[in-house]
Amino acid sequence: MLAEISFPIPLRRTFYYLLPEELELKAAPGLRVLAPLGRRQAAAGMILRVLPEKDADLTGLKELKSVTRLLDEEPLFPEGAPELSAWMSARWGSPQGLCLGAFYAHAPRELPAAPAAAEPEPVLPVPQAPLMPELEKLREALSSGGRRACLLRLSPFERPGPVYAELFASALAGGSSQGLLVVPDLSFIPRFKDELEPLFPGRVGTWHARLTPKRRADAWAGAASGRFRVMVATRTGVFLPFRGLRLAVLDSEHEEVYRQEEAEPFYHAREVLLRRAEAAGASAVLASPCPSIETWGAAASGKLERFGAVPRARMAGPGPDVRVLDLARYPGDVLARPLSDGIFRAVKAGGQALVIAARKGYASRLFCANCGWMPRCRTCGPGLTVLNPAGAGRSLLCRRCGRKEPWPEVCPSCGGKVFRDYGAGTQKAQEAIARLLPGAKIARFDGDVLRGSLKAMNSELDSFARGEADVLVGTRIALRDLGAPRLALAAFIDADSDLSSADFRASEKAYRAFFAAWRLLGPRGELLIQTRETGHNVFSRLAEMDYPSFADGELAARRDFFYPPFSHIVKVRLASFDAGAVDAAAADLLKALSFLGSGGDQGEILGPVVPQGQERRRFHSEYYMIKASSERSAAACLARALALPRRPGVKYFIEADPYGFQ
DNA sequence: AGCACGCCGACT
DNA sequence: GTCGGCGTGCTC
Repeated sequence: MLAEISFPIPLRRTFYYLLPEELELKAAPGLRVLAPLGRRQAAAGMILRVLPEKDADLTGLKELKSVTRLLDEEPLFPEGAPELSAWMSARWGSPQGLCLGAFYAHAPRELPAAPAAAEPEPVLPVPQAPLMPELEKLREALSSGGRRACLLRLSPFERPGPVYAELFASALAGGSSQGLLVVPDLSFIPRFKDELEPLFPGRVGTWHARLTPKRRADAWAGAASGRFRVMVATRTGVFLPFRGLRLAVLDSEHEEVYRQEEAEPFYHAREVLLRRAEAAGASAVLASPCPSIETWGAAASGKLERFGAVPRARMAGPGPDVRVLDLARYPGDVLARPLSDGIFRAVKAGGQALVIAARKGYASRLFCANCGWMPRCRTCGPGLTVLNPAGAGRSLLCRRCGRKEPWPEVCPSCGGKVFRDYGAGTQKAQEAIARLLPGAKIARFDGDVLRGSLKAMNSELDSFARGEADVLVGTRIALRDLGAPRLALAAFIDADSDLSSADFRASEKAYRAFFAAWRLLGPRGELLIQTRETGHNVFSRLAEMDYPSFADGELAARRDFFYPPFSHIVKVRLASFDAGAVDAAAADLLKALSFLGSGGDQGEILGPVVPQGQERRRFHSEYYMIKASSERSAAACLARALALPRRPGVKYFIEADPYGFQ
């Protein structure tokens, strides 16, 4: 007998190995094995299937090696890692081995031979908290035994933690079943853990990428053995092993951090969670006060049951004053006059202000004040982020590739020595506010703080939550329930960089951000938005702050323009110094996709799109957007694009369901 | 991804 | 004369 084995290496292929007689009966799909691979004498892989020799295509094979030994007796993932990884691979295009690797990368090589004996169940307190009637219905649905897939639209004024605690308590009551709560980033974990802890004393585990090796091993093993009843985790938690998963909850399901597109394997934690819950026979709950339009659409079409809709009247109550400031009337200032006045007044009156910039860092672009020349990254092209413009270490940074460039002392184009920047980041905003309010305490929360030391991050957040800081400057990730005791004003410094982008999700994201700020302010206070696009449709609907009707409108627009969830997108970008080679590669692509539009495979291809400002550059880059009518057609397009014979000198960037647009 | 082979620069 | 840089090629 042979075993077809997948290894966690970036190769789109599997390998056949001979099964020694003593392993023939034990070998089964989903079990890990040790086998020689290339020059490695023992690589860990996973069996995808066991098959007789006659069923395998062994043409051109020089040597058939043997499996050394099995690493598991039982599959780590009873719901079937081979099937889940095959689906992931087809859906987002990463090699199946890497998708499988996401599941068992953290597994210890040797698992305890016999699973640890189940510990006695603590008696769960009977849930007592009164829930809104809609939530009560969801709780009943989850405890009724069947598998459900739901959208939970949380009331904007309800704290999610206690709600999730009730759902887990009901769904996991009695047996030894397990739950998973996935949150956007690690700063959310402690609070949710504290809220679940009373219901499952000592049996709430946490999981995120920055656990120390020992804690990581403990958390992984605790999930696998059932010692932890609930795991609170960041997005990689969707790959944790469970012995009896019963309920998986995705908090803030609209968050884009759930999309992994920087490194392989590519995936979207929301979709993996849904698929995995389905395979495991577990219920899934996607929760958000303002769900993604994809999820909203899934609920509208009946793929998800919808719970927790808040009557519109409840939403239309008194809210903060909303003012849209036309930046065209206040050129050159980071803070337009009405905004700086507002912040000044709010803080002088003892209130706190939350200021949202479009990006982290100092500024997004630097240009020569005389001729407009702009430094660019030598490898990537687009403008460079400004770092420490006043300090000794002033320099420029490419956000895409991380390359640092020196500060230009003299403009190479006109010889000018004066440079200006635009696109205010958090640091520049912080500086402007410090000038406005000398002596005020200003905290900062953005991606850099989140990725920096945990201690520093917590001190920034705490200082605002305790009321010590007067102002918090951040990116959109600061739009969360920070517990600001005296919040009187929220402001967006530059709403345009979102609205003017080519991203079809732009207005959804902008509206959600305004909504989040409005929600944080509560019934009083001021919401100020600086923009040059005062005519944009998100502003016309801002006054009502009615997310359901906004989402219905967006969904209708997505239908009209054939965007997700009504289509599935595959983006193919071709880049080369040789324009002819790009043309040839594009012709290959269009030929490979000519099946679209015939039979059941409907779709359309947009492009070539040449990103703005690149028309005359030496390096040619263009992309095609393929919109397919079904997930199946999209997967076929993706597979054909990936299988394209590669032309020398041309770089291919192939993405399914991209979130990043330029 | 590993891991080894291979062919050019600064060291004992 | 060797150690070692990382380019390139292969993995049942």
